[in-house]
Amino acid sequence: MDGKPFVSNTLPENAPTVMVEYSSPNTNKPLHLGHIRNNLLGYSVAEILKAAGNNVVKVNIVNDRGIHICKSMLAWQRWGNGETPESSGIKGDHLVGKYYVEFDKQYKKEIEQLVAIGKSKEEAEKNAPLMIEIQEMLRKWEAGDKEVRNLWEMMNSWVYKGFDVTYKMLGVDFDKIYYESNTYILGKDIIELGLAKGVFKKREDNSVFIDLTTDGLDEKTLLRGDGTSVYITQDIGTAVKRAEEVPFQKMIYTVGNEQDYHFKVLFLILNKLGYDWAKGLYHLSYGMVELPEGKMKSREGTVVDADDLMKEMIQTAENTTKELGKADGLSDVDAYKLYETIGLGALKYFMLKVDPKKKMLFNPAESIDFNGNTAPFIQFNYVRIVALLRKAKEGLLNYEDINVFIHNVNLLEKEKDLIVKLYRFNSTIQQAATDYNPSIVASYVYDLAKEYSQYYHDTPILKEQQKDLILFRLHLSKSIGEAIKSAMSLLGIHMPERM
RNA sequence: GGCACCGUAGUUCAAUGGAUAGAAUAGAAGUUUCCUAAACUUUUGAUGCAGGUUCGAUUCCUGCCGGAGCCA
Repeated sequence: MDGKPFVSNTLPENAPTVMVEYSSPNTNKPLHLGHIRNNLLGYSVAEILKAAGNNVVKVNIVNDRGIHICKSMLAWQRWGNGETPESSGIKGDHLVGKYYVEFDKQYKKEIEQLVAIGKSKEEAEKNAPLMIEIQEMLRKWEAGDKEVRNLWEMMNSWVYKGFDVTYKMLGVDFDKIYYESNTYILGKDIIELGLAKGVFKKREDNSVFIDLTTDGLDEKTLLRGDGTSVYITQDIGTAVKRAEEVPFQKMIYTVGNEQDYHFKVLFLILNKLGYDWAKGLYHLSYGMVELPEGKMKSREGTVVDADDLMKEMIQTAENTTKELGKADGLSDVDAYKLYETIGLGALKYFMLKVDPKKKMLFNPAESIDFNGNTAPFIQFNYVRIVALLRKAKEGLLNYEDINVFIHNVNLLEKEKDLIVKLYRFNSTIQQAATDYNPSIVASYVYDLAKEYSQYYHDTPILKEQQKDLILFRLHLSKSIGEAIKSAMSLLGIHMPERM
């Protein structure tokens, strides 16, 4: 089974172009559970949009500059003793993250000392030696200082190597990667344009703003009095640049709902500037992943690391598989591939079955389930179908051409239900695409697999006496297997051939 | 303080304004001489509170309580 008939590979002639931005990591620390949701969601929505007939361009914008990465750099310079990923055996992104944490620790120490000699907390935070130095380093970076730039490039290259490993394991990819070090200067010319158009206004202190009060929002500053840009300035510039590079009908920003306000403002501004593509901007706003004790906090060490979590999932899959004796006879390579398929499948399904808009809870103490409404359950039913078809082939049964044997078959109720469900495949994908919602696909495929599981349990297929019935049931099973594989691939989940 | 969001079985998730609010898990009880039992069957159990709109509200509106968020 290649699972292809259900999703067409060829796009229509004038397929709309949709840009999907997702991932968008910072280069000062490794990816965590929140990024996993973002990546899986963005990837899946992109795949669903493709399946629904769109020309999809996946993009990633890497936040590779600014005060945060300077912190890691300074800490490494001071306390690193030349440590590298190679010398330490630590994955590059984790190594840089380690120094980010180190900076924070030392910085806090300095603040405490200053407070102890009578400074106020604000004063201490502002005047701590490390804070002064870090700002100096950022200035040097912006001025293009050779030494700082070299250090920056070296440490970022470590991070990218690390990210590549994580992305590969997650199974996500991008058509185009943007770097903020290239885009952060963008947008200033658009501000001039907006001023000329009268969309933006200037204050007495020379700062530029837009009045959004008639739209129920506030005044938003776009350029500070000293001419430096704010965060939204570069987002405006980046959007314009992308529209020029890749004319799109839609652009999807996969970003957490904590930035709802930011995107409301951004889209409103771009519309007011009169760009016709601005109507196609959409914020795929997803809820936070929370732990039982609330938000993940790096200073409390409750951050669930992406690499660790994936490793644990694979380990759990291995343990369970071995307990059930299902790894017997597999080569080490095939066995590991199976654990990966099951473990990562469980993780992906767990994240994607929830409506993106809603926040979700992850409890590290209870490992992600492998029974019930889970990927392993769906995979298991797929594998049973594969086994059936394998045996049928060994018995030289030809169930491919349904016209040959369909005539004297009376359908069971369950079979009618299953056929109806199969016919809903395409409309389900369309629905998921218009809603940007992979959980619709997840519900569909679980429902189909569950229904099939009952059918399989209650109905003899190869053991059936009547030959036409055998052939029909094999054909139906094959179609369901294809639908399952197709739907799951839209969630980025692979199917094993046995388990 | 302003803006927007969330509240459904013990727990995690479902339900274009429509029939008896669905699953999973946990709990209880069963099923294997039979195509993979990572399965199947039975069973216990929920819409935060108070109003309103409607023939009909988990869904829409108002207030309250509770939770998390953004802005200043």
